Amino acid sequence: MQLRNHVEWAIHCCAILAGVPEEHYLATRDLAEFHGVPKEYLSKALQALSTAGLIESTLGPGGGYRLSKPAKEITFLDIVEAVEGKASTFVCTEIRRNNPCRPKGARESKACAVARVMWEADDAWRAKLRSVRLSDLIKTLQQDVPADLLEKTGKWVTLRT
Amino acid sequence: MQLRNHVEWAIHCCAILAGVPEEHYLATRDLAEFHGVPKEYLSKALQALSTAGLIESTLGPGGGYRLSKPAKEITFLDIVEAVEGKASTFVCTEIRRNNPCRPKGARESKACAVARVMWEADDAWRAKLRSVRLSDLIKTLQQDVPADLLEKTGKWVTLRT
DNA sequence: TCAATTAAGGATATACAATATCCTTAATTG
DNA sequence: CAATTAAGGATATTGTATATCCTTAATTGA
Ligand code: SF4
Ligand code: SF4
Repeated sequence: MQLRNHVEWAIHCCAILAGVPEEHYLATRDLAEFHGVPKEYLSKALQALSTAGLIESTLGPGGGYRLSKPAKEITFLDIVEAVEGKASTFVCTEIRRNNPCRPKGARESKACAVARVMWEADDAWRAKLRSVRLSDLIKTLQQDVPADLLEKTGKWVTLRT
Repeated sequence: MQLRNHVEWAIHCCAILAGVPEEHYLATRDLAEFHGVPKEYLSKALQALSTAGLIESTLGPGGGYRLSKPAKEITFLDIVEAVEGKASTFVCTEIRRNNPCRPKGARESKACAVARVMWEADDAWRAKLRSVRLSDLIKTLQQDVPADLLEKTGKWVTLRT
């Protein structure tokens, strides 16, 4: 079980978009070039973020994307669920219903014990993702990434907005 | 992103095997019939559990599988990792290396901030799975499942060991 | 010893999802 | 009006999950 690489792309794109000046936009072309990924395919991930209301777009020259709310109000979970969906990683196919000893047509009183545990684990994963905000990532990057690279990157982005 | 159904099958099979009398075995055929899943395919999941050392097998008539240690010493994580592998759900493809502002060939001092967050979430998921033992599941089932069905099922299993 | 049984595991087929590209449409800009 | 851009439909390609089949070797009981 592996997350799609859209997740990595989407998080990076949000991090870059967080550095776009107010009232400006950054185009898919530039995000794709920056990350070295295919523009048309990255576009699908950006559309998902847009549909989820995390980023917003405008058309025409100078158009592109920007965050639609402050980085503090966007969590990792928002981004992950935008591109991976909200469905649980564990899907119960109710194989317990096949138990040959069970009277046919019997209703289950509640979700199976197995599924409950798996769903709790899924919740723990989401809770962790929900606890980290895009603004936290930006802070970490400002500590981790060398100052000169950070500055150059900022300029690269500004040049294209 | 979805877990394979081998996970559900494997957990159920372990739960059934926990009810197999000492020194007895239950064959793949019976486990497949009980759960209503294809025998040959279920066999792959059981082989994974066997390779992981959670269950053990013997050949010949009366052969099959049994737990290779007490249910108290088997966690959900053991089972999930046996069939899904231990690799993280998030794979970092290091797209940060493509940053056009970055000097080529530069070494990264540490794992990217994005990957660290995603890995922590993955760890939270695994920690939850590690905290639940097969013996806990058995206890829950004994409360959830009606007594008569539990008894019938126990007999069904015993008959075939 | 022999025939039946069983797990292990290789080979292969099928179905579906992830990845990737292409193209059309409509909105926006200058 | 011409250029630019996101949205999104259509489709191709690749890879993984699902599923089946078959061979081998170990074990059992007759
Ligand atoms: S145990 Fe839970 S998950 Fe597995 S089949 Fe029964 S109900 Fe579905
Ligand atoms: S952010 Fe982390 S995960 Fe994403 S590319 Fe950079 S290193 Fe890889």
